[in-house]
Amino acid sequence: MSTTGRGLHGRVLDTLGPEITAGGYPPGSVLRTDELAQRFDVSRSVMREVVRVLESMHLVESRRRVGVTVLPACEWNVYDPQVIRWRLAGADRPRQLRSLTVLRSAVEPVAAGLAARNATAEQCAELTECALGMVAHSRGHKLEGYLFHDVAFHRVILTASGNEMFARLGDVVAEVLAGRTHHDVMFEDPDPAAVTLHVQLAEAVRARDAARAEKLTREITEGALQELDILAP
Amino acid sequence: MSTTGRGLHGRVLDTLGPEITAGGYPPGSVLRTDELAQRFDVSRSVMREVVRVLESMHLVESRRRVGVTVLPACEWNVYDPQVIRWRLAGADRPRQLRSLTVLRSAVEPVAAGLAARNATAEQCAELTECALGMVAHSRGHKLEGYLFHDVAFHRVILTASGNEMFARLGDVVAEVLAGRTHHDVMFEDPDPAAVTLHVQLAEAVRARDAARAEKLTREITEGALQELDILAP
DNA sequence: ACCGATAAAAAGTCAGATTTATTCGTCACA
DNA sequence: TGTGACGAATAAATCTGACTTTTTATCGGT
Repeated sequence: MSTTGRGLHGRVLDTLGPEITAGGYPPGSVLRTDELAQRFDVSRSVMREVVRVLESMHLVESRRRVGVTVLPACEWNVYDPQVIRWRLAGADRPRQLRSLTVLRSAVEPVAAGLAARNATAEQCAELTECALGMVAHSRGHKLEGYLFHDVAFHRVILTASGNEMFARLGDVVAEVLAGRTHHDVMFEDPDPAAVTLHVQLAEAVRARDAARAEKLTREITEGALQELDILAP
Repeated sequence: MSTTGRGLHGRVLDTLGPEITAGGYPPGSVLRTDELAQRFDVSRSVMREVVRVLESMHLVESRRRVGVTVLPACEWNVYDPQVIRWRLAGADRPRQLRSLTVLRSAVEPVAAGLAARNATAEQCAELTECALGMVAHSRGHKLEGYLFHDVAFHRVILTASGNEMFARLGDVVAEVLAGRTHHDVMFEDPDPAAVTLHVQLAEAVRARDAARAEKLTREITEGALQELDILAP
C-alpha cells in the first residue's frame, strides 16, 4: 500500500517523516545524524539519504557544525504526496482535510470546464460508466463500491482537462474522498443529490457544455465544503 | 538564487535534475549509479543521495539488479518547486508556463474570495501598498519595479486566504510572473486595465467584499490566459 | 571591551568490503 | 517442445571507518 516500503531507507523515512509532520519536533529543533542512525540502528549512509529526502521536502535543513534543523510547517512542501499522506495519517488530519477540500473547490470546477472541451470519446465513456457505478452503489450501504467509482470519476475529470497540474491532483482527491468515507462523516448512504450531479456532469462533458460542467462541479464541491462545515464563499 | 547550490550533492542534482526534466533521457532509460558517479566525479555515496532525492520527486525509480530507471513525465511531482524551476529553465518552458497559468486562474479567484474574509488589517495595508507600487511603476519602462510589487501583491492574497495549500503557491506565481516579464511578452508597459484591477481588488478585500474580490481576480487571471493565447473557459 | 587566533563539533566526502535481491541462462524432467 | 527449478552473474543496497571541510564558540592578548 505504501510507496516507500521498499528498502531500509524507506522504512526509516516512514517513521521519521510522520514524526516531523505530526509536530513531534518543534520548529528549530536540531537532530544529529549520528544519533538518528543509532536510534534506527542503521548506518550513517542510510541516515544521510533519509535526511537528504526530508531536506528536499523542506521538512528539515542540514547545516554543518549545527545539525539537522526541523523547519516550521509553513516551509514544508505540502503538495508532496508523501507529505500529504503523512499529515493525513497524523493528528491534524481534520485541518489537512479542510485545506485539501478548499483546494478541490477551486481546481475541480475549472478542470471540469476544460474536460468538457478536451475529453476524448473514450474518456466520456469512462465518465458515464463511473457515474452509473455510483448510482448502482448509492443505496444499501455499498460505501466501498461507491467510493471506488467516485474516485475514478474525479480522476477522469482531472486527467481529461488536459492540464498536467490538474491531473496530478488525482491522488489528492482520492485521499480526500477516501478519508471522508472511512473516518469522518457519511455513515449512511451518500446524498442522492450528489449522485444526480455526477450523472449530469458526465452528460455535460459529453455534450461539450463547458459552462454547465463547471457550474455542476461547483455545486458538487460546495457540497463537500458544507459537509466539513466550511462557509461557502 | 538557487536553493540547492550548497554542497557537492546539490551541484550534481542541479545538473542531473534538469537533464531529466528536459527529457534528455526517454522514459524507461536506465542509468547506473556507478557510471553516474564516475561521470560527475563524485563518490557513490553522494550519487546515491542524489538518486534518492530524484526518487522522492518521482523522476526516477531505483531497483536492484536493473539500475536507475527514468520515469515518464506523467509520474513526476510537478508541484515540487525544484521540479518547477528545472522545467521552467528547460525547453518546454512555454507549455509549463501555460499549465501554471491555468492553475493560477483556478486558484487565485477562490483565494482572493477567502482573503476578503480572512485578511488582517496589516495584510490589507500591504495589499494597497503593493497596488500603489504597481501604479507608480506602471509607466516608463520600470518593469522590474512593477514585477516586484506584482509578485508581492499576489503573495499577500494567497497568504491572506488562510489556506496553507494556496499560500504555498506563492513561489509558483512568482515564477510565472517573472517568466512573463523576462522572457515572453510584455516588452512595453503593463496593461493599464490590469493595474486598475489590482487597485480595485485591494479595495474589495479591505471592504470585505468576497464576491467582488473573486470576480476581479477572475478578470486578472483571464487577462493572463489571453496573453498566452489560451482560450478563456 | 573588542578582536583575532585556535580548537572542537558535526556534517560532508570518500573508498573498500560485504550483503541481498533480481534477472537470465542452463539443464533436467514431463 | 515446453515448463520449471536451480545456479551464476550482476548491480544496487548496506555497512564501516577514516579523512576533510566548514562553521561556531571559546580563549587569550591588546
